[in-house]
Amino acid sequence: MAQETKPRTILIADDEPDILEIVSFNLQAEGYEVIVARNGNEAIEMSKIHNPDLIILDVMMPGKTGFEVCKILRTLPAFEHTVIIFLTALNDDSTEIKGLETGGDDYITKPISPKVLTSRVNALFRRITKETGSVLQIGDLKIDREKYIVTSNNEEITLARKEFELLALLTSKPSKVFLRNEILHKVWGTDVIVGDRTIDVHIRKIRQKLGADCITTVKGVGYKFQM
Amino acid sequence: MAQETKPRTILIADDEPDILEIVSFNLQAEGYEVIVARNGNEAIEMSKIHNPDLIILDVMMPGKTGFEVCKILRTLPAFEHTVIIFLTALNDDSTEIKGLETGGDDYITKPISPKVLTSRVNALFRRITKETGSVLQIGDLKIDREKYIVTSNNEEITLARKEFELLALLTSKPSKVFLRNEILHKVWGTDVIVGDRTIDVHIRKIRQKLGADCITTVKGVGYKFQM
DNA sequence: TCCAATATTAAAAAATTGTAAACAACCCCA
DNA sequence: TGGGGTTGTTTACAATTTTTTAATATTGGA
Repeated sequence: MAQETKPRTILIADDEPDILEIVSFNLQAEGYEVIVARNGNEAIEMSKIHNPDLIILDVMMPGKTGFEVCKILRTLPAFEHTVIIFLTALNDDSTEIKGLETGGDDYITKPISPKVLTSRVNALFRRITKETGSVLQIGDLKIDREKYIVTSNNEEITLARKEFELLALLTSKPSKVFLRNEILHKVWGTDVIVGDRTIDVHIRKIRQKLGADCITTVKGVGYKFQM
Repeated sequence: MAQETKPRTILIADDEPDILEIVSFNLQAEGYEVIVARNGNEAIEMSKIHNPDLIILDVMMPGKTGFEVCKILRTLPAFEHTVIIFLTALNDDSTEIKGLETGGDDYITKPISPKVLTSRVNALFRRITKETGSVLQIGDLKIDREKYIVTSNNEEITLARKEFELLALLTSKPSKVFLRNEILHKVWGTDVIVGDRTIDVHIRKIRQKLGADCITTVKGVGYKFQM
């Protein structure tokens, strides 16, 4: 898993201890923080306490079924957007459809392969991050590609398009030296022809706006970004 | 499916005509616009032309496999966020894991139930539009997509269709910058060709009606909505 | 030290957007 | 059927910003 600020928290609810154990083990190995519940009511309780990013619900559980838990959680604003995966031995289409329509994001039938479950969890998180929009953060600098905003110490810095693209490229791999050629290709495109000094001028503008020492010149090679 | 500005477009690529037909039929019945491709290369081609919201790829196809198509598409910025579902007769874990890790959002094994596929498609769309209902509220602005009504401070504002659709698009992800191209595709459609100033004129009208500072221009890129 | 590579600067060139006005297409209604 | 209004689009131009060029100064390493 890509290393972020906080590990994602996953709640898994199932009444079979074996499943709980093997799934927790695999998800933890993947870097997630795992919380377990043994029945429907406990699942709701633990969700409220721990506010997990993803919930895996066995459908057949004592107390409340996974579907019921899902329905209840979805009425609460805090869990309106939480990812929910159903887990079940019931392998028939109509149940699966019901699960997905109840508000589930995925429906996996037992016997489960822990690796597959993990992959599906990863895929769902990948999707969420894409929707949320990823902000690149380096030191006190934030670069939001989707909103086209750069902030330094929470102060917004206005960059023109080429400036933004250039900065986004350099910051995409901090400390990496980008060759002038590489920069030309990725920011200007392969077909555009501009003079050599053009890059310098843009670098200069970024330095003016962000402070001079964030971009280092590597003479004869290119530029790199460093905080 | 709730009737919004434009129906969602789905591309399905498979070399078996039967599958193409049955899946298209069911997805169309659900209100989606469906485009078909018969092999990997055609899938890429059609994707570039039609810019679908979701792509269903058979894994085993002549020309390029679904995995290869996915990999290629994911390198293009336009398809970085597009939802991709794999469809395959290969029912083994390692292939499924590979599919999900290649950048797929879901992996469904044949024989498929059209209803299940539809449910999974719906579930994925539900996930990517985290909109709570047909009424969107941002600040003191309310946008009712079903009734085509916009109110600001409880005063109704009359917008023409295109104006409304444009505003609905921009407000669907507040602060996100929508590229001019993206706006053209989603509001005017892929086949319509209109001049460059058309968007500006509509933006201007919305600004006149809502107040000038709700839509920000990002020069060289596009527009974004902000309260 | 010398020289090629880079920095700086100002000004020219290019690109992008805002605006007003005009026009065609459409709809509604008497 | 024929106004009167609305809507969507285009055109032309002004205003503005961005990007590039070109000319000159400065730098850092062989």
